[in-house]
This record gives sequence, C-alpha cells and structure tokens, in this order.
Amino acid sequence: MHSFSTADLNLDHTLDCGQVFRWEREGDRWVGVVNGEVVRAWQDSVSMEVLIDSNLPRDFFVDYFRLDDDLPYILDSIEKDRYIHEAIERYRGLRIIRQEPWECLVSYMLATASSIPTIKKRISLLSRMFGVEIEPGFYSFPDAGTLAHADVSDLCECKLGFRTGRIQKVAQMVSGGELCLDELFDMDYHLARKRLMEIEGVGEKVADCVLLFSFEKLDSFPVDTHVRQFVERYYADDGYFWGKLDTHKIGEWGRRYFGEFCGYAQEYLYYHRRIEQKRSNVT
DNA sequence: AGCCAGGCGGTCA
DNA sequence: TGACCGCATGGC
Repeated sequence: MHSFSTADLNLDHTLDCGQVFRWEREGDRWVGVVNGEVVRAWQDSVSMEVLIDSNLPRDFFVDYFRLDDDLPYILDSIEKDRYIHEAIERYRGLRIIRQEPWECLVSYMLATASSIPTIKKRISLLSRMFGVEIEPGFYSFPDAGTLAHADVSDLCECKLGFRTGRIQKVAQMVSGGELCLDELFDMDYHLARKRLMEIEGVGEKVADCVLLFSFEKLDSFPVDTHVRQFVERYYADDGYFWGKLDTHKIGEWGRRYFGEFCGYAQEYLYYHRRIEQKRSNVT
C-alpha cells in the first residue's frame, strides 16, 4: 500500500478527464489496469491523501502521476485569461498521466470519431481477446507482437470498425522493428510529430495526444472537437483569431498562446468543456 | 431517428 | 489550400 499526501493531486479529475481509458470507478475507489497490473486507488475527501493498492513500487506512481511536475508553477504559467482561470479553479489537481507509449498510441488511434465509452469498450475487448488475464476479469494490454499476428476474425470481434487495418499495420511496424517508439523521446515536438504522422491513422490530433501523454511533450496542444468548440465559442468571440478557423490553426495558436506547458492548458479546457456540455444535456 | 463522438485520408475545384 | 465525403460503431 502506497500513500501520497501532496495537495496537488486530485484523483477524480485526473482519472475522469478522459486521458486514460483503463480506469473505472467502483464505489468510492478507482480500479485500473496499469503496466500489466491491477491497481486500486482512492482519496480521502478530507485530508486529500491518496492511497494506492498495487504490486507496483511506490516510485512507479511518482512517475505515473507526474509528481515530478511542479503543478502550481505550471498552472500559474498557463493562466492567461478568465476562461483558463475558471477551469484551473474548478479542476485544480488534475495532472497529466505518463502513459506507456504503445498502449497510448493504439488507444488514441482507436479514439478517432468515437465517444469515450466506445473507446473504453474497444480497448477492453482488445485486452480481453489478446491480453493476459492478471486477475479474474482483468486483462493486460496486448503487446505489438500479439496484435501483429492476431487472427483477423478475432480482431474483428473487437469492433474497431475502419480502424482494424490501421491497428494491424502499426502492430506489424512496431513488432517488426520498422517503427521504434523509444526514439521519439529524443526528438523535439515537431520532429517526433512528423514521425508519428507517417503512421496510417495518425493525424495531427492523435499524434499530439500521444506526444503529450507518453513522450514528455508538454508543449503539445491536441485539438479535438471539444477543444475546437470551446475555442470557437469563447476565444474567437474575444478577437483572438482572424480569418478562417480550423483545427490546425487552433493548435498553432494554443501552443503559442499558452507556451511550454500548453498541454496542461489543453487538458483543463478539454475537461471543462466536457463537464459543461454534460451539464447542459441534463437540463 | 438522427446526430455526434478525443479524426483521418482521399478527392475535386 | 479549402471544402467535402466515406468510413464502422455506439451513445444519447
């Protein structure tokens, strides 16, 4: 059992914000599959102490939750206006998670034009079909070699739709050594992005997510439909843009406007927008 | 029932 | 380049 007392980690926001797809809430606890292990985590609502039940060592979670990031400093650096100010005020303690690159790449390739519950279902099916059963009902994420040699009819049962062929291809690239993900750590944002976008099924948005969540590129600003809508609704009206607005331009703006930690800004705005939209659907 | 979801790749002007 | 389209699937 591990315990973390930092005031700068909010477990609910961090696990619910949509960056990871392998965590579920079970009562007052979170249960997830991380690094081939089942992990259970919860947070005391008064002391804010985070408790973690896992076979993985304590240091793993320092890394996983990016407790090496100076969150107060980062949030201060991105707090440029009243919109991001409000998001930070509400969701302070949301931290970007360091994800395993292969799982992250496949997950976001599966995320195109899909809602989060659908993405979670696909990854769950894929793990159940091709992963290793760690505990009853819990399966590890399948490695590239397994997916590269997967039976096509088995793969089709995972309901990946038009993404099936892309997953098969990227698995073959990685397991065959044609694509070495670790090399992306040493590249800067732009070069690593260019390299990722050579993969079929990886455009600007998917590349930016993988760079942000796995390859230490906190200067990445993924523009999905929610972020685009938020920027169009608020920033565009305030005169931050002229000319035509597209996702590419919004990305360039976000990186320049929020600076070297724009990835954190993106995540706060994204979560903020999703929560707001969920609320407006209810009413 | 029809629109949209953490988009991408292709085409056509 | 800019606008549009098809792609599978599921949630709401």
